[in-house]
Amino acid sequence: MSLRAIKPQHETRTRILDVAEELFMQHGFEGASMRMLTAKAGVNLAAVNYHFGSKHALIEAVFRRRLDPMNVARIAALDKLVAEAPGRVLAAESIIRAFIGPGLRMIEDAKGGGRNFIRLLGRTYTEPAKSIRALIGHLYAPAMERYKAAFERALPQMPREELVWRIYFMFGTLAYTLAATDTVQLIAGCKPEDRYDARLLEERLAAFLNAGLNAPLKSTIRKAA
Amino acid sequence: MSLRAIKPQHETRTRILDVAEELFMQHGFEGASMRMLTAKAGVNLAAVNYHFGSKHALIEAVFRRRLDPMNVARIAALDKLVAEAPGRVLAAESIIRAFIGPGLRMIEDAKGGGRNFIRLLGRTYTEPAKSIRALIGHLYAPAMERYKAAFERALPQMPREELVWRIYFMFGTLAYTLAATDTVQLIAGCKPEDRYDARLLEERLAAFLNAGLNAPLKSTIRKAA
DNA sequence: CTATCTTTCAAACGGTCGTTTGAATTGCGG
DNA sequence: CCGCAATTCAAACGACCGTTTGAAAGATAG
Repeated sequence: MSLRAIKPQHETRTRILDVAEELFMQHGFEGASMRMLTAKAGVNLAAVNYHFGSKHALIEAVFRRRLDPMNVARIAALDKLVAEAPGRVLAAESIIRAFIGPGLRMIEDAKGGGRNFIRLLGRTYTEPAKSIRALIGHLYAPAMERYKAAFERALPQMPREELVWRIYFMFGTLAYTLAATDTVQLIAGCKPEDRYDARLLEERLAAFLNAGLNAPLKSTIRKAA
Repeated sequence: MSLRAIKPQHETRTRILDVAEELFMQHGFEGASMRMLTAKAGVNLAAVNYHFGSKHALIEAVFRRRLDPMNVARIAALDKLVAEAPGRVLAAESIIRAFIGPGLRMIEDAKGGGRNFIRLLGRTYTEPAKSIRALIGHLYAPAMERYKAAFERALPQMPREELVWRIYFMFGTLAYTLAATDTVQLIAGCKPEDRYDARLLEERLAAFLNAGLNAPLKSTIRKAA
């Protein structure tokens, strides 16, 4: 009884969430209509409002479903680093890899909607609607705090303000890289499947970001900070 | 007669373009309706279709007005670098500064819509609508070609594929930095006006990007490329 | 002033949007 | 099998969308 009940429990909810993250990624939040969405999911038009309350609540649910576990994984990765080297100062590159790892691993999940979600997420950092940006910021905040503190401990000699900017730059590079679909082909003819080799992409990203984070401080920056 | 005629020539067109880039930035292309737009511009609802033909054509006009001169400036900056050091190999950092300069200078133009446009542009790299991304790609292509070739000449020892990725990363960092409005405040309490000190921002960006571009090549990357 | 072309205007067009409603259907404990 | 709750359904709601229309107003040249 309890075993059977688990299977199709909230099957409609799940189908809506899966289709929503795909269509939001493809057409944006306004561009993907509820009729489009419910038709593709094979559910009634009213199902979204019944199960989630409103379109906006559906958007929030789409993010929570993936983002909460992802940030838990990020914090766990950081905790593991600390546990492995108790009392030692962490290498900045290790922290970078701990942060980008969960996102990159999700991009390899093409069967489930992981890849869809990651691309959706990258797009949403620059979403015009304030309420959505605020939601993302709120969901990210706990992990962000931890990583910011970790970077400060790893690079004690760097002025705080400069460090904040460089974390910001790293964040942007990651978001953009994950979000982009075809912009890279503007620069060079790159086989699309290359973009999904997460291991290779992690190497490239870690090398680039680590060098940027540790860039030498020019006098103008040192003075301003 | 000819002198007088110049003043209000296409004044309606210009007012529409100015309001459009502000509202597109604030609400996105779908979120900013023609009624919103024409009301704020103080023109009749039909004016957009009369002067531009359609909403999509207006979007295209908004981009062409700023992007064409901006990319001309980028190519001119590169030409100037070559002219100043004939036959010499350019430093990668000079090329970076030549590229990001025109964009950063535009962000200081708060009175005119320059700042609005730059933020709109940053958002549009991850715009869901394909036709708009294609337009941007098309407008960028000539400058992109030139800079890609310049980087290849400046870093002959780097594998082409790795270089393409790093250019891509730089592009993302720039786009995201310009587009973001309040994400940086997620990381740290940063006075908003700091973001608009273009000179200081150029120093920070150039240092970060140059270090990332010249990051040491790991064996895994060298093998893959 | 008249004739001609450009620009502005109010009004309406057909369509799609997110949401609501109340009845029909389903699943399940008693 | 019945009764009750959860879910699904077709239909409709009012609001807003981008675009079109044909008349009014303005500018320009003869």
